[in-house]
Amino acid sequence: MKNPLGMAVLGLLLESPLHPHAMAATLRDRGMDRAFKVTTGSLYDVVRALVREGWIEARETVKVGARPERTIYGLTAAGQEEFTRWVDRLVREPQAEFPKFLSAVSYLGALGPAGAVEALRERADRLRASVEEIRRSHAAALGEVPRLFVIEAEYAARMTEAELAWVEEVAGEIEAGGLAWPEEGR
Amino acid sequence: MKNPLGMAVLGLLLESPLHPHAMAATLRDRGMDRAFKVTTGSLYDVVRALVREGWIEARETVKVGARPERTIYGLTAAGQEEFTRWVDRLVREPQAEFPKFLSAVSYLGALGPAGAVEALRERADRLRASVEEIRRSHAAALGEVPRLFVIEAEYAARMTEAELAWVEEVAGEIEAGGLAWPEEGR
DNA sequence: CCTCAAATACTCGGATCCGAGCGATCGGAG
DNA sequence: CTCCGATCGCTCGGATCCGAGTATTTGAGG
Repeated sequence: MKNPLGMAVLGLLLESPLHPHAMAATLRDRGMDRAFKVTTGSLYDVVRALVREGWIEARETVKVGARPERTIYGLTAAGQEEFTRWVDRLVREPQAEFPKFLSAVSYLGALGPAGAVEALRERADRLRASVEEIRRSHAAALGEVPRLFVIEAEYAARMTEAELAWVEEVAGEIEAGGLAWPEEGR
Repeated sequence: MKNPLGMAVLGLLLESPLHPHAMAATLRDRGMDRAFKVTTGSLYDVVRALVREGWIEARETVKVGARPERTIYGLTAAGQEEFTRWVDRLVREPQAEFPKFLSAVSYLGALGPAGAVEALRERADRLRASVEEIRRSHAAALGEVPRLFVIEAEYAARMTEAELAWVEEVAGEIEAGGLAWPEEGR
């Protein structure tokens, strides 16, 4: 069980038992799908895995009309503990991650000076838009819930801004000739 | 073909044809395994996928001693084009990514004020170490190759520093009571 | 009252990921 | 010359991921 979506599920069930579809719906409508990749397929796999580990359990299966049955899952005691341990571990220990942009930057040379500047500038535009979007929805959310519950937006905004600053700086440096372009692509 | 490792392979083959094991070795020894997740299993899958797409092709299979055959792959013309397009796209278009820390921060509340501060401080320590490590190896590399070829380390360092700053700031705010802890975990 | 888009709720199978092996061979210590 | 650990080079299969598809139901608009 590595998938953080599992953590999200535990977190939700802490409040009240739910069936998978409701989990997805809640997650999305709280905007948590910006922090967790929630796809239906994975969700059902994750739920099955959580059951296997004994962290959640089926509470009842209801049938409303002629729709497929809904199986409602609730947290076990072990699941509650696991949730806290999980959050704690992910906060404490930085994981080696491999953002795609990091990979791309490793081969920035391939674009040539002009191409690199152009691509970087376009990224910068998109990042700017993205920061604004984050700020906007964060501000909106602050009307509804305590700041602690939407603190991740502040983190996302900060990180995006940091990237934006770096991208603009490098684009500038290339244009100014401050970042030399060797002949041979490595 | 989504895996950035595919891009790394194309990038390597731009220099000279190689067999998979040599690709992994080269990648690791240039320290590119900090930007690409290189695991043997995936590598062979990725190579197969690149062949399927017609971006690389088997050039020859050599047998040295009684060891397993080595199949040497080289870039096709299509592969060269694809490489540039790939880098360009990843630079231009920010991808929605889901760093584990972002997920964890979404549930920071679960740790309680004291627990959160403690965990954040530990993360801060590790991040500091990580920045130093990046800087150190970047400085070392600068003796060997042009700056453009190790620019990704500058990006990594900046992003790690940004995270570090945020983590310390939030820990400080919690301690100072500037970030309220509602009763009920959401 | 009818239609059609949206929401409800999940399944399925192909694609991908990736660590644990496996069977060599090489290099150096004794 | 012989043993052993490191390196070479790859395969395999289980786990996971996830989008597309399925089948129903509700609700708003005409």
